[in-house]
Amino acid sequence: MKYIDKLRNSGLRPTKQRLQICEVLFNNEKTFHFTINELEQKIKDRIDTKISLATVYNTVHAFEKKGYLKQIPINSNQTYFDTNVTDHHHFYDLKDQKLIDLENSDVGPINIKKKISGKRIKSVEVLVKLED
Amino acid sequence: MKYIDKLRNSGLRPTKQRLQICEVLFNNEKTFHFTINELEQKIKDRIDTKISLATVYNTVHAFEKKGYLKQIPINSNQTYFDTNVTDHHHFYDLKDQKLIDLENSDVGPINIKKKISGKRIKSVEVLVKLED
DNA sequence: CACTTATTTAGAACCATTATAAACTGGTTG
DNA sequence: CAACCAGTTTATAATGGTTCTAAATAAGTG
Ligand SMILES: [Mn+2]
Ligand SMILES: [Mn+2]
Ligand SMILES: [Zn+2]
Ligand SMILES: [Zn+2]
Repeated sequence: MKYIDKLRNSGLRPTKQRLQICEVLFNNEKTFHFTINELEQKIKDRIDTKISLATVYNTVHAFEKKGYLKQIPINSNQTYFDTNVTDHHHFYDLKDQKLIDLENSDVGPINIKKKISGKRIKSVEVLVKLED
Repeated sequence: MKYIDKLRNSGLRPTKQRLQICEVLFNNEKTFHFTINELEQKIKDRIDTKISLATVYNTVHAFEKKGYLKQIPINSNQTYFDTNVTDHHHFYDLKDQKLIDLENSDVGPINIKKKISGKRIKSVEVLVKLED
């Protein structure tokens, strides 16, 4: 199976439920952004199964820890995740509450001049808020 | 009083409690970042009064709406606010969970090349995550 | 003062997320 | 095969930040 490596590498056994979550997360033409609730809905639609919320949270968090999913920093009551784990940025449409990818090439190179001693830069993320 | 304009302009009458919140928020040498809980603690320390949580939330949100405070987009279980309302960016120290200002001059100019038709850019915010 | 409207407050409600603990699974071993 | 076992799933409860509510209080007006 194609998802077994991802699961094993994340410290998870390839169970039926986890493989179904992988199916919804990774078997797509395009990457996408989601909240846990939206993912739960997608699972219900795509697979004809209900997977408990705890399992969804656990799996998503394990993938995030290993870098197979990214969390998107945004002010919302729900946490947003991204299946696009390349370095990239986001538009956030304030009215529709929708995220849109901004490729690195859509944003000029970002050069952080300030240094904090003893700390390394782990990531640089740009959020561009949009209004009408 | 020096805060009456800010309050009136935010649609709020200058009451004792609100003036005390202003004192803590705006009567400082430096700007700072805070969560609602941290602000509540600061109020208890600085003024010898307890102001109800509902009043703190209401006042902070009214100021944020008018641009006297900013929300900082970050993944945390609590909302972070900033008394620095100029255009600027942030380091986020993942270990200490502390925010550090990055002035616009500390970050090269950011040129967003992609356009979304019918939408205007409201803000561009950079979050730089730091690890040890 | 009498009257009206805004504000404050404690506590309840809300809800995303996390924790718990009992039932289940599938492999391993004697 | 049966007993065992560690990991997993699940329903449900607990947590905690935020928002709502409704009663008490304060402030503004004539
Ligand atoms: Mn999380
Ligand atoms: Mn808010
Ligand atoms: Zn994305
Ligand atoms: Zn700041």
